Order: sequence, then structure tokens, then C-alpha cells
Amino acid sequence: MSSLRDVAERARVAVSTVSAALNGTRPVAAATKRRIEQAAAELGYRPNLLARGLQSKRTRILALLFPAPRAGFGLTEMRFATGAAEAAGELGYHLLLSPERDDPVEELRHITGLGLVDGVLLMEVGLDDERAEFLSAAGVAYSMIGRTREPGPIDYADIDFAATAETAVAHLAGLGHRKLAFFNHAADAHAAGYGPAVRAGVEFAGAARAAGIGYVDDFRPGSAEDGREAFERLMAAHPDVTALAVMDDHAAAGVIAAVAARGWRIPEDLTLMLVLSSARVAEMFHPRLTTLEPPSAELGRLGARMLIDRLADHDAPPRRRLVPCRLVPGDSSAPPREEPPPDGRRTPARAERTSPRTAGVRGSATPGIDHIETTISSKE
Amino acid sequence: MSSLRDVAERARVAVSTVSAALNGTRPVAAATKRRIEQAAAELGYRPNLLARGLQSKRTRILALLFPAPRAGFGLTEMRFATGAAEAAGELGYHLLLSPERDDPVEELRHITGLGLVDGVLLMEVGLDDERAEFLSAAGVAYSMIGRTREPGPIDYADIDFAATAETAVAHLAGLGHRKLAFFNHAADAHAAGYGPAVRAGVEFAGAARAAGIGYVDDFRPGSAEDGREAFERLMAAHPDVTALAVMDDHAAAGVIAAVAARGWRIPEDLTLMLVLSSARVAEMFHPRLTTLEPPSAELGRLGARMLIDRLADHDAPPRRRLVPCRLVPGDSSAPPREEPPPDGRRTPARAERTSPRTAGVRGSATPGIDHIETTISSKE
DNA sequence: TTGAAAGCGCTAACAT
DNA sequence: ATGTTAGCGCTTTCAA
Repeated sequence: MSSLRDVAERARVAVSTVSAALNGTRPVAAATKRRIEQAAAELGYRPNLLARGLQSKRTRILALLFPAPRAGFGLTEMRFATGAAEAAGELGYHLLLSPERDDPVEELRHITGLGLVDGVLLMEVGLDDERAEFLSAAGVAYSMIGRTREPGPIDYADIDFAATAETAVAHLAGLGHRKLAFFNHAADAHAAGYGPAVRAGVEFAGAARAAGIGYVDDFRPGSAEDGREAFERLMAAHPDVTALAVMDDHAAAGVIAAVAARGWRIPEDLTLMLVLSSARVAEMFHPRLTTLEPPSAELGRLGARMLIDRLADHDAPPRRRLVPCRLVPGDSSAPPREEPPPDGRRTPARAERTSPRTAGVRGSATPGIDHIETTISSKE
Repeated sequence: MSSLRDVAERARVAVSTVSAALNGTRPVAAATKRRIEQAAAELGYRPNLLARGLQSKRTRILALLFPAPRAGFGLTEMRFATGAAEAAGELGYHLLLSPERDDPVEELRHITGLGLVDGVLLMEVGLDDERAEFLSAAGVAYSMIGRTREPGPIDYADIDFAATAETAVAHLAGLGHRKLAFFNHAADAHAAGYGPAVRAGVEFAGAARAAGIGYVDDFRPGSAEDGREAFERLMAAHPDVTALAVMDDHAAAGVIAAVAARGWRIPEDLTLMLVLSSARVAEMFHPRLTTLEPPSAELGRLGARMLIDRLADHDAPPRRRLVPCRLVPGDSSAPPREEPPPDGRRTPARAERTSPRTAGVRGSATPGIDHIETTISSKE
């Protein structure tokens, strides 16, 4: 690989002039500059990032701390990474993929101690996140995809759960549904402090209340089996629920099975929607599910951009970007069934009961009564 | 951040001694060494990777060239990345995620020109891969996840398609199936030179022939709609097919819909298996599909390890590792239906004909070979 | 407008 | 066994 010196010799100038010409650090005579650029091109010169970094204390490398793929990891998480890597690349940065092992903080201490990265991108941020605390304390620049309970001055990009919930509820209310159930993520150790689960829960409840439609959210199935069972219990306790939004892919699969088992059909007897799942996943179901697709790549891009901006200006005001999920209509949304169908009914190839467009909005419904307050209240 | 010099001062020795003591580059008196180590610990000394790299010409950074997420991209591809990053981390290396933009070769030229990485990990390798050609020509160390038609002296880790196909066919034959169909990936531009599609096709055909069972493979559905249609055409042309292996998730979804549409059930009327899809995806179907899960993380790990080994010894013989997919039995495998069921049949809640899980799976697949030990093959 | 020179933090050859 | 010294390729004063 040719170095600055090679270019300097070929262009018959000093290295410092080459550096200046190539970086625009100081004025260089047009003629000289041209000579230098030509020499550089001829030699296929590429600046050595290590040398540059050693000198300038800026490597233009960002670390993406990547959690160990737990169950439930999928496209979404991958797109954070690719989105971030793309945005970084466009801005002349590189992305180091740092898998978290047993001790994330230790990993962080390691990676930041090496002088290798300018900043860190955190994903899968918990409400109380030790990684964020460490980075703040260590004075390392970072940004978050997601956010802690109190982000303070840290830049973050997160899902706009309020707007997302509103979109979802509007979609369902617009179809005429008057009572909605929401299956959140399983309440296991992880989900307890998991922002999306908490915030989605809160916002769905709020949106349902605001829209004046019934709302049930005390189920949190984490698997297909759970989903099946939760659906049965749901229908037993709230037979008037006609629409269901589910956070977990697998739980949704269970619901579909349960629906089929009782001889119901989607969407005629139940409107089912996925929340925070990619359209690609939603397409794998039959019928294709309506989904609220998270803007994963976009969040990744934003996270990287914010971090890079921050590196350029340490004192800029913190940036907080909320991006709503996109509603991707599938074939699982329809007006509510008119009455609770007889249990165990089988409807062999029946004709359309109602044309989705003409079905009117029934006027009954308990206004907001079934709404159940979610435990954690957000104060932001 | 404290530097070598700080440690040297604190331990009252020369920097070179500190370097030697910490790296074991040359003998250092035990007492001195202890002093140095203590000083380093007290200062929380971390070697600066840039300085080290600048000097030693080895950065201990690997680049993973990550293709733009096309349709069909999923967990598998992500696991390559995380597996590679993990293995690299364990060996003291870091993984740079390099998204390919419009021109992969240009991206490669860029990344390798920077002096930032010691080697490159290629994934989604095509039979004729321009990136591999470039790297070979440029003399850059690299390894492949997948392989070109003629890997030459390049290290690679790939799926053992022969063993995988044999496992699949053994599974089906063990259940009693006598005629099998295989839906390969769509024959679009990409798939044409796509190793897995080509090799899986070849090996499934070979395995079926070797097992003496009927085989049909002239369908290549790329979407749910395609899958549905392909299945209809398949049954029209080959009504005696009782088992179907599908490469594409979405096509499988279509098949399931088509099966349901004709009043059939899985697995009673059709054994359906997914090929090269993660168990997580297979679980989202109803019934849970039997799948041949690719050893993605393992391949990523192997790729990284091989590359690192190669960096250590440039002249070691090329390594070629083939890892078979793992058969993950679902609820979609059963003995063949006894006769072509009457068209449009509906079977209301009949008793289990066979218990899907226990039928066949046991006695089918190659005994004891659940996760075949890595094979080394130098042919091709 | 350009050149010379001093490092950034480290490794490694050469002295002692 | 340890210290001295010379760079790795670059950026950045400071002079000219």
C-alpha cells in the first residue's frame, strides 16, 4: 500500500502539503493540488486509518453492542444492525459488531478501553440499563436504539408507541370493533424492564381509552402454546372481544390455531393483528396478518447518525427521535362478527356473511369500562 | 487513557520492558514483571489497538462483508454475523460489519485499502463470485461462508448438502414415503448462481435416487402465491407425491394454504418439511413444521476461525469444512396417506391416525447422527 | 503557499 | 535482563 510519503515524492512536495491538499486542512495552490491528486490517483493511495486515528484520536469506528440472540430475536434486530452499518458507511464511519457475552459492561469496558471506537450504539435498551449507566459514567459517547426510563442528555431513536397504538386502535375502531384485546410480550425476566413491552402496553391502553373502546390486556403469552391457551381464556372471560393485537409472533401462531380449533375463521370471526413484527413475518401466516411493522432499519440509521453528529458536536442539545410503526394491512382485518357465534360451530364454505365495506358500526359497546390500567406508568 | 509510558514510569522501567513483559515478547525478570503488571493494573492500562496495529501491521480486525438484505434474508444470515463476531471475540479479534452497497468490489477495495482489517469474511457466496476473485487477485486473506464453484486454496465453511439431503430423504423414507417432491428456491436472477439452491437441488435428487424413491423437483415457487399454485400443479401432475420439502418459507406458507383449501391436513395427508429454515421460523407454522435447520452460527464461527488461523499461518493447507443441517422434527411429518383421498374431503375431528412425533422420526434418520461431525472434503 | 519536524502509542532491532 | 532508539503513516504546529 502506498503512503503519504510516496504521494509526496511523486508529486515533489512535502508530506504535510499532501495531507493538507487531500484533507483541505489548509489552502493549497490549485496547481499543486492537482499534481498531488493525480499522483495519489496514480498510486491508488488510501489513507491509513490506523495512523490517522492514532494521531487524531478519532477512528471513525462505532461499536454496535449486540445482545446475545435470545429467543424472540429476529429480523427486527438484524435490521437495526444493517441500518446502522449503512448509515455509518454513508457518513464515512465503520461499524464494529460487538456481541455481548456474559457481562455486557465488561465487554463495554474492553471495547472502549482499546481506543478503537469513537462511540457506542446501544440496542435493546432496557428501562434501567447498566450499559447506559456505565457509558454515561465513563464519559463515552453513545446513542440508543430504544431508551432508558430517564434518557437524560443521551440521544436516542425509539418507536413512537403512542402514535403506533393510535394507528392500531384507529384501524380497528374504523372497522367497527368496539372491544379489543392486547397480548403483550411474556412477563419473563427480560420483559419486565423491556421498554417496548412496557410502553406498548401503556400506549395501547391509552389509545383504547381515548377512542372509547373496550380493552383487555391481562394476557402475556410467550409461545404458541401460551397463545392458544390465552386465547381460550380470553374468549371465556370476554366473549365480546372481536379484535386482538399480539406482540409475539409465536403467540400469534397459537391464537390462529385456537381460532381454527373452535371453528372460527380469520378475519370473519376475529380480527388479528401483529404488533412490532415485520411484514415479512406477517406474510408467513395464513391469512396474511395485518401488522404494525417497526421501523427497524430507520431506527438503526438514526441511532448511527445521531451518534456521529454527537461526535462532531459534543454540546449540541440531545436529540430524541420517535418513529411510528407502519401499518401494513393484511387479510386478517375485517369488521367485527355480528354476534358471538355458537361455540364449536363449523361453517363449511359459507358465503360471505358481510362484505367488509358495508358492515356498519354497531352501536352497543361498553365505553371504556373494560379498560385495565397498566402497572407501570410512564413519565417522560 | 493511560499509555505504556505511564506504566513504565510507574514501574520505573523502560517502555520496551513493559511491552515485553505484557506481551511475553522477550524474557523479563520475574520481579520486574510483577512490578509492571501491578502498575498496569493500577492504572487500568489498555493497549491502544491503533498504535499496535500501526506498528505491527496487524489490527486484529476482520471485516464481514454483509450483503444488502434482500427479500428472503433472515435469521440465518444474521447468525452468520453473530457467530462470526463471537468466535472472533473469543480469539481476540473484532468484526467489522461492512454492508455491501451498489458495488461490492468497490466496497471491498475500500475496506481493504484502509489498512484497517487483517482479512475478510465473505458470506452469501455465489458459485461465481466477483468478490472472491477480487480478494484472491488482491492477495487479501479471506474465508468464505458458502463457497464458489472452484474454491481453490481458499478456506471455507459450508453446509454439507449431501448429508443434509440424505438425512431428509432417510427421514421421509423411514416414514414410508415412496415419492417426494422438492420445491427449490425461485429461479430468479439471484438464485441462478446461488450455491445453496444449486447444491441442495443436486443433492436432493441424488439422495432420492440413491434411496430408490420417486422424486419431482420442477417447481420453484418464490412466494406464498407461487407456493399455493405450485402445489396445485404438483398434485395435478403427480398425485402420488406424499411428502414435500420446501426451501422457501413463504412458499411453504402457500403450500399450507393450498393443502387446507383442498380439505387436506398436515401431516395426515401430506408430510411437509422446510429445508434450510431455522426452527424458530418452522415453529411459526401450524402445525409446527419439520425443518432442516442450517448450522448458521456454526458456519459463521468456523469462517472466522479459519480466517484467523490463516492469518497466523499463511501456508497451512486450505481448510474446507462442511456441516450438515440439523433435522428438527415438527408436527408435519407422518407416514404417507394410504390412498389419494377423495377430493374435497372434510374430516371432522377424526382420531389421530398416527402420532406424528413418534412415527418414523425415531427409526428414520441415520442412527445417532443428529448433528454429524464436521466432515472435511477436498473433492469438487 | 509550502516545508521541516514533532509526536500519537506501540513494537522491535540494537545496545548495554 | 533491561534500556535506547528508530520508526509505523499520519496530522499539526511552527518556520520559511
